[in-house]
Amino acid sequence: MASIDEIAKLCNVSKTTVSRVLNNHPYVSKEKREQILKVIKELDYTPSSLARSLRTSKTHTIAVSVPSIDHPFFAQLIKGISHEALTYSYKSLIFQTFYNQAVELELMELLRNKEVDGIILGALENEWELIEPFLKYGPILLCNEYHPSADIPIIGYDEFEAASKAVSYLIEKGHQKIGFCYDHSYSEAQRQRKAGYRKALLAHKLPHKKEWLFGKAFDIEDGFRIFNEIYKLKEKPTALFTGSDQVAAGIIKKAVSSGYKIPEDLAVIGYDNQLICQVSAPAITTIDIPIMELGQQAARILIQSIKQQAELKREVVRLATKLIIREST
Amino acid sequence: MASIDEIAKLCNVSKTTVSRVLNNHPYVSKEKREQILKVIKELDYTPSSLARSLRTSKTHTIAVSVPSIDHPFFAQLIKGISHEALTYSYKSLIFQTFYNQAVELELMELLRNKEVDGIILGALENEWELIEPFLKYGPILLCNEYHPSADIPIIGYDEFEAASKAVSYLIEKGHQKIGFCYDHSYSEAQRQRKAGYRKALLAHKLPHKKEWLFGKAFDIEDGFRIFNEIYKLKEKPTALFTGSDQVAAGIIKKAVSSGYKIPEDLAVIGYDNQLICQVSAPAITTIDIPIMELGQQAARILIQSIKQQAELKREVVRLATKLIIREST
DNA sequence: TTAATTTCTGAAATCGATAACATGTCAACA
DNA sequence: TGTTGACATGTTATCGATTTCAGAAATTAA
Repeated sequence: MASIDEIAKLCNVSKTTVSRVLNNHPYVSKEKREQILKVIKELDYTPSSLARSLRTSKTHTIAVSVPSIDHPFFAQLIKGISHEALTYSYKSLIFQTFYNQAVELELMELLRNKEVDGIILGALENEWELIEPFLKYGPILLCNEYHPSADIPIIGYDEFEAASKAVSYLIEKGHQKIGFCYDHSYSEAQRQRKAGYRKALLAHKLPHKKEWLFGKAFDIEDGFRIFNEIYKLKEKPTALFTGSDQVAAGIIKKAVSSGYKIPEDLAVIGYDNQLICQVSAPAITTIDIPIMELGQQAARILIQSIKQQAELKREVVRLATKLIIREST
Repeated sequence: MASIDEIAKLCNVSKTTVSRVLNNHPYVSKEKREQILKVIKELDYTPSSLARSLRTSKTHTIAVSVPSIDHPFFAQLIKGISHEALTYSYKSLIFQTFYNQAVELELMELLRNKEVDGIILGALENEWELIEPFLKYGPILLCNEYHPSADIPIIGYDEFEAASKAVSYLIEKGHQKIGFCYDHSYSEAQRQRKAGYRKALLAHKLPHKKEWLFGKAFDIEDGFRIFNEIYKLKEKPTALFTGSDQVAAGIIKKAVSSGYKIPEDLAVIGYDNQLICQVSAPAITTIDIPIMELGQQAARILIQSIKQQAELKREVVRLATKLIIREST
């Protein structure tokens, strides 16, 4: 590859002048500018961004961490981020932590080492106290994660409102015995969701029984298991807010093959509005989360702060969710 | 961030010596080595990989291009690649082309500019002739794509065998009227698949009718449409090889709600063994593709060639697929 | 004891760019 | 006519590492 020196030599100018042309600085005579541009084009020269980054300590790259790309939610989140970043001519480096704390810290090193200009955390593996010191090396923000005190932007959606909206809808439909599925992460998100569920029940003075709470609800298999648990209950819920499309799909599949009629015998609401909602028979009522927008907002805020060299402050953005009504309720 | 000079100064040695320690060179006295290591640890110093890359023109990064991450197949492929790369301490830069040729060429520029050490193309947007010139800047390989003459490794699976296996199974089950769905890309993959379908039919002297070929088969909606087309046919196929789980799911969904019994009235085989096969009711018989292995092999071959600075030669790897039998056949 | 190696160390060049600073024109203006 | 400022260009330092080369010290061989 040609370097800036070669271009300079060929044009009989100093590399400073070439650099000026490259960066659209004023004070370069028309003739030289044109000649230099011509030679650049002829040699198909492109400046080394490695050298540039080293000198300017700007990389035009943001890093995004997710547990694993292999999950439709995160895949879409990344799509939103990358797409938005691209419109600002920023590259995005995708980092899968595979739920590994050490990998997340490696990512932080990239920031310290100026290999990326900023970081979007799509998940938080380590304690915030371990992440926080890296803030002095560049902007970090949380997307789809929450922390009660971290002094950075937090882009998410209103889990509380989403959950209470879903449960209220079930109540409107006449249900009085409503169950709830949750995973076992002690995340703020889970707490909010549960609080929303509670609030809706309380508002209508409905009971919430311990037996109607189902833990470890992640995937389809969990759905199978949970249906079996329900099946054995003496007093069964007539409706379920599952907090996951996959769990909902599993429950429905098993219920149907056990002779249940959905939604007559059991109404089920998912979460995320993933593809499988449409495939499931009956199709699943769910909460639609504006995932792409989530990613786009996060990317936009981060990149803007990078460009303006403005420090990021705490700022909690909550995008609106939507209840998508289908056949399972 | 501390730099190598600071470490050198603190230890009263030249940075050359520090560099030697960093790179495990011999000929550094025990005392100095230990002292330097101690100071490095105290300052929590890590060398700038930007500077390193600039000097050595090695980045320890491979780039992966896919059309969009937002597709379970590619998401898994990337997972396989990234995971394998990680075991070699290589980073992977994921590049979504969004089906855009220019973006793919930008990726090639990264190789020319020595921002990455090699490239895995998970899709091919441009003509090979446009890509080929970049081979002189570093190794490139094709994964899940095929080109009849490109002189690089091609990691894929045997589409021909997979298709003929699927169709043969339908024949074994007694079907004589078997349809086929395809998308409209004129890719080698599609050709192979169709050829496999044909071969199985011919081997059993079964007819293949034009009316049983259904084009533009990508997603669930296409499945809906295709079922409608089938429904209108005078002579209907009794089985379908769809070439896509999503299409299969769409067809099944529509068929069931139209009163069809699956597989009695219509047997359906998907392709990819995605999650939705299990959610669909009935669950979908499909072809399982070792996606993770595909990615792992690709990463391994690429990284090894980078490490050994060996040029890559044409080499067509075809991993085995598996027929997963479920309820839809 | 001298010559030849091996071990250890550092100065300076290099990778490819940008930034700071210096200098030289040339026109406008008092 | 001398001063000022806009324009145009180049020299040198710098980012943070590795590499080349050269020389000194210690060890071994003759």
